[in-house]
Formats: sequence, structure tokens, C-alpha cells
Amino acid sequence: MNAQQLTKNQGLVFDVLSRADQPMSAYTILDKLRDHGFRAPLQVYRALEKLLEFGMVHRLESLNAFVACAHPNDNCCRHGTVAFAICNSCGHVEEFHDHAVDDRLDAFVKSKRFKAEKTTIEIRGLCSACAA
Amino acid sequence: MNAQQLTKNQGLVFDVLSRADQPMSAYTILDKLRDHGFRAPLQVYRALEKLLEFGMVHRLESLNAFVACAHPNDNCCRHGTVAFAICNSCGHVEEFHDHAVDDRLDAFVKSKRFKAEKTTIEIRGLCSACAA
DNA sequence: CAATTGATGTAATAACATTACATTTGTTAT
DNA sequence: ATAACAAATGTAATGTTATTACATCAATTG
Ligand SMILES: [Zn+2]
Ligand SMILES: [Zn+2]
Ligand SMILES: [Zn+2]
Ligand SMILES: [Zn+2]
Repeated sequence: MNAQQLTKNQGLVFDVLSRADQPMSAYTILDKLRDHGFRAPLQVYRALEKLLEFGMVHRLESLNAFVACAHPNDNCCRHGTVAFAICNSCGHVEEFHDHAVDDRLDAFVKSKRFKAEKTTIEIRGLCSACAA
Repeated sequence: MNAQQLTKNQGLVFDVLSRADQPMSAYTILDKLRDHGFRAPLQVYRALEKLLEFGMVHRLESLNAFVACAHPNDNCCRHGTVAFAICNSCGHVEEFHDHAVDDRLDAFVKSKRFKAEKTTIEIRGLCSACAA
């Protein structure tokens, strides 16, 4: 699932997200790609759908926005669950994962016989630069 | 912040959410309250804003929907951070909190000098009944 | 009572996402 | 090579979620 085998639209969307220093909404991405022939939201949403599937992009639920994965080659645990610290001021996103957190959440859902499919962890606040 | 001192609109919105067995979108709440004089989304959003502030209602970011708090009288740690297990099939929501998870996330953000304001934890999947 | 504050009513608009349908491109089987 | 199929794309329309702007009303306070 490397960049080689992305389609044209997928590649364009991924490039835009990769270069961005903050999360982008689908419509912001659309605007960035008008010059490359994008005309409709669906072109963005379809590309994003695939990129999410490939694990190359993450959706930030609390922002309705998207970021390129910060750990594309992390082979310790290919994206079991990922967490984000998101700065409300500058938009900077720190992506991380923590097995202890995963294990605790796992233990809880198992105790409830709940079958987890996807877990969202998003910490909103101020990054070190903005909090200073 | 008990139900006594809610305004009329806040009380109506809270009642609807309390009786619901699943999360509700703002527009679904609006429809439920048309008979009580609600006409516009803003009436719902304004009431929700206060109820969220009071800690009587939670917003589910991954659903753009709202639920009444399941632990209104939990005095162990008045809602430091709360987590949700959400069934994708029946919509049932299990609200819980776990200090170990909170501590781990806390440790991470402290190590980054990040100042956390609000943390979202949502586990989507299938409840025991629906997974069977 | 005047002044302030909080809540409400209403309309319009913005922001985010999906459905439907037609067309094109790429792959596989014969 | 070509027929059949699957995947990707183009376009328009529509659906869903949330906010801005402005006027009015009610409660509180000095
Ligand atoms: Zn990632
Ligand atoms: Zn920042
Ligand atoms: Zn709660
Ligand atoms: Zn269920």
C-alpha cells in the first residue's frame, strides 16, 4: 500500500494531506485541488475512503477533518489503535499509540462482551508552543 | 445543576434525551419537540450547549449525536474523562471511565507539555446482544 | 424604573457528507 | 483481441449537521 499504487485522485489527495501542517476538511482539500481538475466533494471523499482503508490517512472525529498518518512505517503494531493530541490553537496534531491504554479499553469491552471495531481517542487542548 | 433549575427548553431537551435508548442528533431532538413549540435547530443547540456545560449530556463525536449522562451522580471523579462503547447495530451506548486510561493519556500529554482540555474516547463496535 | 444579563424566536446561511446515475479505465477470461 | 467484469471517475442533486445575525422577551439588580 505504498504511494506507487495509488490512483491519480488518491495520490493528489494524499499529497495535499502530507504537505499540510494541520488537519484538513474534505472541502479544504477540494479547494486545494481545483487546479488539478477536482470539481466535486465526492472526488475527495472517495479518495479519502480508500486512503483511510489503506491506513495512510486518519479521520479526526472531533474536527471532521483528516490527517496523513504520522507513522506510516510503524511495524510494532500496525495501527491497532491510535490516539491524537490536537492543539485547539495552532491545529498541530501529535499522533501516538499506547499499549497500556489499548489493553485497559480492551479489558473493559471484553468484560461487557462488546466486540470493538474501531476506537477513537482524541485529546483536544493546547500544544507546548501555544500553551506557553 | 439538577433538573430543577433548567430552563424550559433545556428541560425539554434533557427529557427527550433521558427517555431515548440511543444517541440522538440535534435534528432528531428538534423533530421530537415540534409539538412543544420548537421550530429551529438553534433552540436545540442552545439547550444542548448548556446541558453539556452542566455535564448532564455528552456529545458523541463519532456520531454527531448526544446522550444523557449515564452517571449523573458519580462522585468518584466528576467526569474527568469519560469513555463510550457504542453499538453500530442497535445504537446502545455504554458509558464508563477508567483511571488507568486517564493516567496513561495524562502521562503522554505531560511528556509533550501538552495542556489537555477535553478528551474523547469512543469505541465503536457491536454490543453483546448484537454480536451474538 | 433603568440597566444589565440570560434566554428565546426566527430566518438565513455555512459546513460536512451521501445518493444516484452515467462514463471511463483497468483487469481477467475466453 | 475482445467480451465481461470490477474499480475508478465525473457531475448534479440532495441530505445532514451547525452557526451567524438580528430582534424580542424575561429575570435580576442597582
Ligand atoms: Zn497513523
Ligand atoms: Zn498549538
Ligand atoms: Zn456522564
Ligand atoms: Zn447492539
